[in-house]
Amino acid sequence: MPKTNTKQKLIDAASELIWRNSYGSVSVDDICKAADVRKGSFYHYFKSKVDLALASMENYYEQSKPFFDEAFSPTRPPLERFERLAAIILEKQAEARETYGHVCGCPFATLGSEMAGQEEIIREKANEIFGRYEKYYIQAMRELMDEGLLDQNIDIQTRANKLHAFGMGQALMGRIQNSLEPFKRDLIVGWMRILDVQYNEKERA
Amino acid sequence: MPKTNTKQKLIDAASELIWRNSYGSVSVDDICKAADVRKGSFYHYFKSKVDLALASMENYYEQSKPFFDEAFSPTRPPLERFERLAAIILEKQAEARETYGHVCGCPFATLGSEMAGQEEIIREKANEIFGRYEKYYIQAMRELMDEGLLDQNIDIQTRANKLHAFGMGQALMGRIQNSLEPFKRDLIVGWMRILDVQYNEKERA
DNA sequence: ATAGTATTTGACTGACTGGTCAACTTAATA
DNA sequence: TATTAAGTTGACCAGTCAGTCAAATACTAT
Repeated sequence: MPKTNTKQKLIDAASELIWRNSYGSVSVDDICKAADVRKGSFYHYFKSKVDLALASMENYYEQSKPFFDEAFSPTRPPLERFERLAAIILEKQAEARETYGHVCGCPFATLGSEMAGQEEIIREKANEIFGRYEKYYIQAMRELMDEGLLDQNIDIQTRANKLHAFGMGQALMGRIQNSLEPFKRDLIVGWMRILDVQYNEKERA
Repeated sequence: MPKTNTKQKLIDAASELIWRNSYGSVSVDDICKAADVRKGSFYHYFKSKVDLALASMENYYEQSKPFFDEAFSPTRPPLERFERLAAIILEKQAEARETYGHVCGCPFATLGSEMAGQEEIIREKANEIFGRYEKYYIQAMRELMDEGLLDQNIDIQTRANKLHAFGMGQALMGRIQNSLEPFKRDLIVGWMRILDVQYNEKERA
């Protein structure tokens, strides 16, 4: 039980600012100002700006986790889990657009891509978190196999990589097009095509 | 015919530095130093750092164009064009890793994603260039349809969006994983699955 | 109350930021 | 040779950068 919420205020402010803008364009002063915290306190809780960025990433993940857990609940048929996830992502992106004025995409992708060439530790963190998300896909695919809906001979990890890469690609396109379109029909339809399962919901695109 | 190559030296230096690192982490001074050009000359040719970034993007595109033209030559069967493009991309990424020490991904994706929230003009430029690349996919798909290899009822533009998003996703993963793996089998196999054509070359993944 | 610890503050550093500018050199033209 | 324009230079700006630190304050346990 923390005595104060200064640390969390800094993490929240940084998460927001970095997701909207970028790591490089947000200064420690900006973050402190947004969090209404003085510079000295920043360096009491974090040893560097990079250190705070790492904490922000973990914070993003923890905020997203309940939604993944709900979407991929064992009570839900595996294919529907992907549909549910796509719906949640669309909703979150729409919220961000409303709040921040533009579509923000995936924070791990944006930050990870920006910093990959300079801060190995951020690149690794993004990579590691991506691995956590892939576990959801893997579990769902296992169940699809058990139900005979998915070819038994495929390599599940490789297939999960593709599902994830496609999702990240759509998130990237959402940010760069400043549009929610990639999150609408494209995301779920693409996932189904990569999974290589029958998917006749509504139309084919 | 320009009298000097100062402008191009600046563009080349900026392209390299920004691709390896990021827009935010590269200063005008860094670029000038790398190009062996003084600051005043920089602002003789470019009205701002953003202006140079835009010129760099156009430069990236022009460098890539001959490779796309070759891969998507009408003399090549349409499906093979994708295979050829995947091979070229792998080769270029391997070169970059050798030269710069790490996998760099797609310059438009990295720069576009980083700056999307701050510099509308860079976001738009990335978006516009993406549109140019999609034309290659669209043309190839038209021919696939003519040859009866692709379902006639699909929306080609939507399908091209998905192909492109998947490619960008793999490029992003390459950068974040600092690995060439996403460019190897995953890229072409994923494209074929999204296209929804028969593709039995070697194994299924 | 007191001692000790955790937290907060804001002034400070020195390097660096993107950008400006007036003076200078070079090359082409008339 | 004189004129003009294009290109180049390096000093210079005001502001910002990430990070430091000693002192002040608040909290906790005795």
